[in-house]
Amino acid sequence: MAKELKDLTKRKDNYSQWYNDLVVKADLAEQSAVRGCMVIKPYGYAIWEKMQQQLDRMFKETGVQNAYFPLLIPKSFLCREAEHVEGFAKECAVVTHYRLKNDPNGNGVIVDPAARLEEELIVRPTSETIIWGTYKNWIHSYRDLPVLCNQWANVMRWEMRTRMFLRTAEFLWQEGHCAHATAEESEQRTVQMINLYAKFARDYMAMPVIIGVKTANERFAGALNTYTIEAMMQDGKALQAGTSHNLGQNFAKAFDVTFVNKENKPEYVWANSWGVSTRLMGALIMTHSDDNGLVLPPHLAPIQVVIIPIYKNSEQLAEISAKVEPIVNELRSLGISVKYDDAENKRPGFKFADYELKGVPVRLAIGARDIENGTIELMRRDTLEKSVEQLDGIVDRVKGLLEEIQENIYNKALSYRDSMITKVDTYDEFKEQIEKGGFILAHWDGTTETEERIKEETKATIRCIPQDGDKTPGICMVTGKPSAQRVIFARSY
RNA sequence: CGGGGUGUAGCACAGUUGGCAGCGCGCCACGUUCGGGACGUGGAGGUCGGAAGUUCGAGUCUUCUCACCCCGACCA
Repeated sequence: MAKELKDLTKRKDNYSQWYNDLVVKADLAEQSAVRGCMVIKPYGYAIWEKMQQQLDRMFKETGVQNAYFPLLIPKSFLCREAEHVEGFAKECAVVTHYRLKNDPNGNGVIVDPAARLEEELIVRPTSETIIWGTYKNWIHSYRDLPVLCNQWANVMRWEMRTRMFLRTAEFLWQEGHCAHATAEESEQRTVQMINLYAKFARDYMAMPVIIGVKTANERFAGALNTYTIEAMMQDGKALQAGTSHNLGQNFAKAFDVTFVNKENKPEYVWANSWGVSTRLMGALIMTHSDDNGLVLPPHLAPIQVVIIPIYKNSEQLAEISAKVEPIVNELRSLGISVKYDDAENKRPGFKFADYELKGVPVRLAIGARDIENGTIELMRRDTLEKSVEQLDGIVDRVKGLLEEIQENIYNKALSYRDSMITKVDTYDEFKEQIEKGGFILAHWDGTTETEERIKEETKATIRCIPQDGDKTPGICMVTGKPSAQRVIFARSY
């Protein structure tokens, strides 16, 4: 590995390349031989699992249960909701046959033309259609409502251009699909879930986000309203990190899902759906990483503390291991995940660099010198500060430090994000500012035409109409027409 | 699908005017090391993306083709 590797992680002049190298070198994932797909390696998947656990717990606290629906969706299902099919048709993988056979010309196997499916099946790009096709059978009376389901699944969208974690042809995600008796209740749930995502981003990913509403142009295909959380990456580009859609009665109408209400009258069900994906992994990487590699928030780090022994021979190692064992046990009893890396085939310096690259929040190193003095060396990944600590009380010190790091990297990301927000009043100013990256707060007349024009001329899109903050009306920077409030523009992933 | 680029050892690359296939990292063995990515000695590893052509001779020249990467259009 050596220094070449470190140099690779420093190529921020080409951020895409830097990001790619980091993903690969930190052992998170690699490009797959399958077009547009990636292999998530054990270390990367461990982080995803931590995210899943926390999200799952938070979902269940709101009454949501997990379920699973089929991977394949009959083509006719997808077509039921007009806007929905229009939005996804361009990027669907389609199953047309169910059998292969030996090539009569002797070149391996070919698709058996006799095994053509009567109705093609679509590999799900999202599951609204198959789920609402199913909910029809589940819901008959107001007593059956609400139905609150989530599924952890893979989906496929045949994207023209892919990037590891941020946009892959196949990706892992969670999609929640709720059915409610009233519009109010469904709207409430939609908002509740976007707030839940924002809380998850803040408390676990240490990533500040802006909550807002998507414009008609950017909203989910088939939704009345889409809520979003938008994050700011270190290269000044925005990233949509999670969405929650109020689907109104669109899908209920398309799949004829009705219930009998308390007044004994039939009514269409009110729906919402919400999701976050492995894209969050990309967000995590691009929010915190520095020139030494990943920086993981302690609340999501698969290894929170790594302990590295420094020794010259096996007697010394045995002595160190004996000292370390109670510390490991004590940390683990507090629910802290610890790795004691006594592997003999790697030298300490290599291990130091390697765990930094992997973003482990706290490193402890202990050698003969420490044994003599009753000390241990402690390093925190976020600031790279080293200190020599007394062995007594090290467990409490580490426990406290993990929380401190979690808070510190959030604050760091927050002040960076805030430094990237600019208010702009004229279109000329806007064009100049957009080149520097970041979020721009500007007035917009609310029309799709103006939005499209700005996009065409500057490549910036409206990330959202922010929920919090300044609501002062003004005039559109492009057309001079009235604007209800400033909206957030950015170039995005 | 447009524009640009790259294909040579596991990885990253060099290869001049067409003339024996190379360096670094990694890997294997042994030894010395071990408090910030160790060093020495020895060793293994190749259909130069593929096909055709020019030539006494092609990694190098020509044509075709395939794959991947970057920048756009599409999107979470």
